[in-house]
Amino acid sequence: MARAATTADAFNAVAEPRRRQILDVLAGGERPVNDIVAQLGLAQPLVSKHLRVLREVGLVDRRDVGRQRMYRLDGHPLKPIHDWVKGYERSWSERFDRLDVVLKELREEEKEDGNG
Amino acid sequence: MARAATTADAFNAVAEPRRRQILDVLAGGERPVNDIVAQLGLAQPLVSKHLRVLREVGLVDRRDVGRQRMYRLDGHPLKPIHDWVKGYERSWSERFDRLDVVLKELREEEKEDGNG
DNA sequence: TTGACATATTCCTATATTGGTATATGATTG
DNA sequence: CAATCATATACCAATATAGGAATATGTCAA
Repeated sequence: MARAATTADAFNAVAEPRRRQILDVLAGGERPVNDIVAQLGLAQPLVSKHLRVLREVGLVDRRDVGRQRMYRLDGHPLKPIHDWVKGYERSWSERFDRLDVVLKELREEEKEDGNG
Repeated sequence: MARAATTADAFNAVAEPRRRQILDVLAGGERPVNDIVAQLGLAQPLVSKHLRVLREVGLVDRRDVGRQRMYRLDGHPLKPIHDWVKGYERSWSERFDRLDVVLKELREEEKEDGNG
């Protein structure tokens, strides 16, 4: 078997840095393809291909305006990524590290209360 | 060019669902390879290969204990994913939708104060 | 209708992948 | 040392990718 398709889900679609850049541009509002091409300095067919992937996973919507194609962000497919990764926050956050310490202290206080 | 290597960064490493499952298991604490094999029901070589990828991006650490290899989670490489995706929270969160409404109302109140 | 503009698609190459099977490496036990 | 357990690696197949170049499609303007 090969690697999962880039269009399999948002995890795979977003693993490509250029596609994240495109979403970052669209976060500023609806944009035609050529705006993205200009902002990222990529070849136009490349941008169109990346947009196709993003569209297939539902991360962007399209709207025709004259001969332009306006793309706009839809972040909903990112939620599963957020939800999954959020569960690991404690493993890098100092805030959570400190929380652990606090919790440990609380547990130890409880123990002392019970025993002494 | 082909797709970026799975070992290129955490984004790519974590795009594979099995690797996320492995991390989920390790979130419960340090585990030897065979525990993961048993929990996920995958072939052992497959698990070893996935662990190698996770180790190359720094998502797991290793420790030898007799003939066992204990793997433990290190979530730090997940932080860039969290940071990036967090910027899009407003695009799916109802909470943020409501916040927008509130902010808009506030702006309008301000306007009225200024004009009236 | 012709030309120009905006975007999408096709064809190509090089590459790396996942999963399977078989085997290698390394540690422990008897 | 031999057998066994735990894990890693090598090899194979099928597959899909990103990017480049050329071209197709579709829309507007004169």
